[in-house]
Amino acid sequence: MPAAQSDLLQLLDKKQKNFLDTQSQKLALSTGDCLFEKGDSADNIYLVNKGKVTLYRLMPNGEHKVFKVFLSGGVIAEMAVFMQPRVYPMNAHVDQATLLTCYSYKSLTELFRSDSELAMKVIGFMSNRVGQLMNSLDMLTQVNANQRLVMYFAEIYRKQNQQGNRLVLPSTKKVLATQLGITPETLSRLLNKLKAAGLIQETGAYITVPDFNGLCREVDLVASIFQKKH
Amino acid sequence: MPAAQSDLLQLLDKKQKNFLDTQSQKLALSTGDCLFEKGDSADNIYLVNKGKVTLYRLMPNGEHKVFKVFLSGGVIAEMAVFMQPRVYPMNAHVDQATLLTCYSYKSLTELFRSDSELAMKVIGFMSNRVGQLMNSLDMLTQVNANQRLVMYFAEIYRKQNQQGNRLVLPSTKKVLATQLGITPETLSRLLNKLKAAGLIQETGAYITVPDFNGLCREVDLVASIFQKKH
DNA sequence: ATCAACACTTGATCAATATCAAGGTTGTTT
DNA sequence: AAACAACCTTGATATTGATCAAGTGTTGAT
Repeated sequence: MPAAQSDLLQLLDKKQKNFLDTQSQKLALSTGDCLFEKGDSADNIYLVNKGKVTLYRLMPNGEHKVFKVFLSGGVIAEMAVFMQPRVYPMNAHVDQATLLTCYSYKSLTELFRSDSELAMKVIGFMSNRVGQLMNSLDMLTQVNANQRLVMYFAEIYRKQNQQGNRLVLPSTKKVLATQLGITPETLSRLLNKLKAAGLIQETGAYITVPDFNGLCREVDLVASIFQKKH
Repeated sequence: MPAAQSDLLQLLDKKQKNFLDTQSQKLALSTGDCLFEKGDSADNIYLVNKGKVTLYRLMPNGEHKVFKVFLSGGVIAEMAVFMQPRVYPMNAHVDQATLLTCYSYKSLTELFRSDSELAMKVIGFMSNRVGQLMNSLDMLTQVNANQRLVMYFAEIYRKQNQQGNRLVLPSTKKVLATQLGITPETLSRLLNKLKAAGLIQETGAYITVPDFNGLCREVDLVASIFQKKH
């Protein structure tokens, strides 16, 4: 299958990428550093070369709600730099020693302005992103936690396409829970149900899924079976 | 305050708008007609001149889940025409005699390609839309039905800025409920609570809100007061 | 080595909302 | 007018997931 454009930088051809690289800067951060805060002027897009960056919102009660975790290859703030007002809408901090490439807003717009074909691609890319978000929106309202968990499994399984029906959770379960919009307790219980039903096995951060289709088919059944009350 | 760009067509200047209009077509539909279905090739953006268009998804169980209702002035499918594949992601049908202006994908891209300044504006517009959607996403997970209802009130109150603290529900309560992601029963009960608390009055489709700030402040209080149990 | 912090689990209970069932109201068709 | 269909409401109950509380590793720092 043709690699879907999963980030802005993949829209560029070789020459354009080179141009950007000449204008780019490297940035090294260490554990705990803050990359940017909500409200900061959004002057750069960041490509993660190595390490891990967490994008999150600060909730009124002071909690961090993780929006997304970027690992090597991830592109951060690809939308924020084009928003008006041009500020980051969330906070980003790094959890490990991390190496980033910074591409400036200026160099990007220069590129887009000079090449209308590219600009059209960007417009398409953003429309797609809107479509995805509308789907997510749908999911969060129409789909229960169990289903969301399985969909999450499917997603990262696709990404880290290893042999064996195994996948590895890229973050702690606490973080995973907030990404799924549930509490760690609920996540723990959901995993228990799936394990009890024999649909997955768990060893630390490793999850084995003997039969993905079966899993998808039976999620809801499992949920209901385990609570026969009256 | 400067009118926020709430739709794609507002990014155009006079000349560009005129150009588009020369390429446009009018379309008249009557109650019950289907404007497009999910999967149809997305060849047009539609401006509603008069009437009412409902955008919805067909759920696996056959139910309609209303995504949005467009009234006069609304712009439909402003994202879909730029997506890849270029198909409408939902269904649209009209509930009343409706008059539309159709702007073709072709004429829009022609315009964008010829004016890189406009293309940049479009990119900004779409980024903003992404930001809004991310906020909605947040809301739906962080905010309860009561709060969503009040936010909905605030939104349509702003839109139909009449004198008097009155607003009119633009659709049946059933449709409103699906837009809020709740059942009609729950909506009915929420309205009861707000009425009982004296925060709103209801007469048919008319809602009166004596004190909007008060309403916003007290939503959650109301919710909790009314269920003192033990 | 010990203590503190953190991740994870488990159980009990609670709150929000859905679901099911039954009426009432209204508007439309025959 | 009678019959019907939608919409809306109300009550009883069920389900989902959150919250609170307690306990078990595990890790990391003094």
